[in-house]
Amino acid sequence: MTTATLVLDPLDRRLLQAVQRQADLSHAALAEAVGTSPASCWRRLKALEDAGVLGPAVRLLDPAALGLALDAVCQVRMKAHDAQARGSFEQFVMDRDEVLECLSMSGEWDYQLRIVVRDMAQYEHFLMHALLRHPAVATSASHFALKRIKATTQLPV
Amino acid sequence: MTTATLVLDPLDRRLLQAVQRQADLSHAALAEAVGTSPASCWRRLKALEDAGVLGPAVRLLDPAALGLALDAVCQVRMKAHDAQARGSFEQFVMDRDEVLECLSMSGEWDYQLRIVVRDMAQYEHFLMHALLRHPAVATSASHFALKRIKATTQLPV
DNA sequence: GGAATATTGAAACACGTCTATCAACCTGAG
DNA sequence: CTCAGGTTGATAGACGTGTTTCAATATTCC
Repeated sequence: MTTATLVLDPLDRRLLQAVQRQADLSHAALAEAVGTSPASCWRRLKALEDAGVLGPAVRLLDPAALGLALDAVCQVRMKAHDAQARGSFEQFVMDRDEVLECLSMSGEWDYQLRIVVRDMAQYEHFLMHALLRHPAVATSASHFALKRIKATTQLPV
Repeated sequence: MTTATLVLDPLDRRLLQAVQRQADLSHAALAEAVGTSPASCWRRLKALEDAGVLGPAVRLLDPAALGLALDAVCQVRMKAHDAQARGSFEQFVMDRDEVLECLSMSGEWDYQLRIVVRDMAQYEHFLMHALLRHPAVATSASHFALKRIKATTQLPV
């Protein structure tokens, strides 16, 4: 698992920025946007794909338009930290669609989740009937977002 | 600002799930995936787009492949909470590419940021030379992700 | 400097795509 | 039942797309 440190042209960077912003451009449109020819553009994207830099193209949805109004951060402390408890909890997290992110954390909490649901009733249901019922979970603390200031998928490249 | 509660077919839901997973399918491929005709598929997507449900199609990158190894959560408390201080801080957050997410929070912290950088040196630089120098910021607390368990952009629809 | 290598832009083509139209069908209201 | 209103799948054609090949140019290394 050695990444040969992967050199990125300024042009590669512009390409990556462009596809991170808008993935449905044609090679011709991309080429014009970053200042090169469609052929070269295609070759570079293929190389980046082969290098494993490019992940899937996904369509983002507007949570507000779907009525998903509640954005919460939930910190979790585990009862035990053995491999089985962790594995079981992480599988739980993978299976629940309300959990968009889960980080295993340093510090006083074991995990930090970001959860998106319709309203507080749905959050309460998730918390009481799913999360806190998980056998590996000891306690949790919830914090609610008043406003989503920024939410981008664009990595700094 | 009334959303007419927007009814979603089971078929609409399958469509939304599909495009959230893979945005670069043709209408024909999508139609087959969700079990309908390309024409109907196109009409429904257009309707969803007009309803404002569909956001941009974006390409996800692999942070590890790019050497972006550090994922941090940073909580921020402000000196003041007037509109000008908040606006200035939120603009700062929008401008910094390392900050992928920023939520305005309830509770003891004013903001919670998720930050992605190359390494600890770069994080220290961001913290000391950017964030903590911002005139509206009083204090901050950083927590580091040991591991990214889950990170999806798929909303529960 | 000069040779070998890598990278570029332009052109070409086969293919699949988007979008519109149309008749058939289902669904409810009266 | 009957008749609109809305939704469906099939069809068709114009268009744009991805991908390859080729010569020319830039870059690297001795």
